[in-house]
Parts: sequence; structure tokens; C-alpha cells
Amino acid sequence: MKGGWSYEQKMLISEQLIQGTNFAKQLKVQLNSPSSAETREVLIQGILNSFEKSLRIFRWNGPIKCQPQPVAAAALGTTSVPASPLSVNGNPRLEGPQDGYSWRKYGQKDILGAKYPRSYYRCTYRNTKNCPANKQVQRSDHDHTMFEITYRGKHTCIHGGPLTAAPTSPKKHELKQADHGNHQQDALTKFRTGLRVETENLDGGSDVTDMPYPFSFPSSSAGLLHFENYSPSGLAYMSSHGGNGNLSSPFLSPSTPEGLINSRPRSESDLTELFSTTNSSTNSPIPEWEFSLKDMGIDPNFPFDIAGFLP
DNA sequence: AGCATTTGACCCGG
DNA sequence: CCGGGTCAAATGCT
Repeated sequence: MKGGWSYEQKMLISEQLIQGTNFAKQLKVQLNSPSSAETREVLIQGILNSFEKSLRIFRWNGPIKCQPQPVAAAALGTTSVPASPLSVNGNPRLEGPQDGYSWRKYGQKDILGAKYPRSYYRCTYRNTKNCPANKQVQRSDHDHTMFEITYRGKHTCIHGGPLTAAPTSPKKHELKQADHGNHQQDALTKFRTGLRVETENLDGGSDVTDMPYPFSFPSSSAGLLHFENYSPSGLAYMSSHGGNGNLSSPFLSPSTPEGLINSRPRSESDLTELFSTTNSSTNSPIPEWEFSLKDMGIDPNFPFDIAGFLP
């Protein structure tokens, strides 16, 4: 991960952001005049577009170095991998979103009735640290720009790195039984970019607070997540992360609301997450633009409260 | 050389 | 037997 941003990229992004602010300013003015709702609409669209473009640049060309920060860093600990071979500009490897962990693919299968194959991943540190975390990634049939991800098992490779983690994960089979908790509400509302979360974790054999996902979903990405074996509180954790600012999501997925709506008939024991393809590479965390902004050297006084993003 | 991905074989539950 | 999940040899990448 080199320096990261080229001069042009910085220019592009700042240009977009500036444009976005201008639109916002105009909108502000417009709001005081009873005039055109249409104009306002246009302005809003302009703002959204600017942000989206910026984010796109962030994501595809960014330094994607990981965890520059806070929570994410703490939670991720060692796992973080520098990640991402993001070598591809504009041509991301559609592997699904990054969650900050390092995964190793161990299989792929065509699933009956599914349009796309399902990929199986396990924590890279499975052997070295006995980390039982697993995840399955499958592209959505309906919207191939989205990914459905199911997490199973909890990472023990991170915090403290108890090499031999606790007896954490009970056999994964147990995971299959869901005991309908309904924390949904919780989880749901908190997800910033309108991620749709369905949860019903089971057993929770886990101790909470471990949801290490920084979950910062960028604008256009929406997703469906499944968690098996994660406790609800975990979710709370993430929400708090993104939650407080509320402005945490100036970019409420303007373009792809599907993810939010999408509730699946799926099994009942997990949380599902659907992402758009905008992300790339297989293992690199998502803090996405949280740090990108910094790297960019963009004016931190930007109109929107960046602080919200950088805890 | 060392680690990651690919991919067909294998295992197991329904 | 079928389908989903995992294994492991082959292959690729660095």
C-alpha cells in the first residue's frame, strides 16, 4: 500500500466533495424560498452523486491500509491485514465486502437454485490461533451487485489473541438451531447505511462485545448479513460505533435500496448482510473512507461532520 | 519456499 | 441418492 493517492485522485475527490458542498449550500438557500421542489431534488441528487463518486474513488484506489483507527483497530487487532491487493483500478474483484478480517477460501459450491456459487471462507488464523470463525459468501440472485454473507463462529484470533481460544465455538451444528431472539429491531435500526439485518442468533455461546466489524458501509452498498453464533449485543457494539454520529450516513444508499428491503426467507439463524459489489479484494477491512479522508488530506472542516466517522 | 486459491472428491445428514 | 459443506491435491502468486 504505497502512499496511496495520486495527485489526480486527490483532486478528483476534493473536487467532488467541493461540488457536493456547493450543492448543499444551494440547497440550504433553496430551503428558505418556497420555490421549486424540483430544484431541490436536483440539488440533493447532486450532493448524493458527489459523495458517491468520491466514495468510489476512495474504495477503488484508496490506500486501503487498514485500521488506522479506533474501534476497528482495537477489535481487529492482529487480524488486520494490510490487505488488499487492490491492484485493480476500476476493476474490483468482486469478492464481496471486507470486514476487517483475513479469510482464506477453502471451497466453493454451486448451490441448488442459486445463480451464483457460494464461497466458503475460514479465518486465516484458524490453525495458528484456533480461530473458528467462518463465513460464506454468495452473490444475490436478484441483484448480482449484492452479496449475502453468513458468518459462523466467532473470531478468537483477535483480541488478546488467546491462541487457544476458549472453547468457543461449540460445534457448528448447534448453530443451526435458532432460538428466535428478536433483537432485530436493534440491529436494524442501528446499521448506518441502511443495512438490513436479520438476526436470530442462537446460543450466543459467545460473549458479546466481540462483533468486530466496523461496518462502515458506504453509500451505495447495501447488504444482507447473516450471523450465526453471534450475540446480539455484538451488534449493539457496532451500532454504537456508527450510530452516535447519526450523520454517519450522509449517504443513505440512494441508489440501491434493495438491500434494505430484502428480507429473506432464509433460514432462521443468522444475520444476513448484503453488500454491493463496490468493494473489492478479498481481505481487507472496511473502514473504508474513514481513513481515506485523512489520507487525502482533505479539509477536515468539511461541511458534514466527518468527526462522526472518525471516532 | 510459503501461502492462497481452485476445484473435484469425499463426507454426512436428510 | 441428493445437496451442502469440507478436504486436499494441484496450481498460482509473490
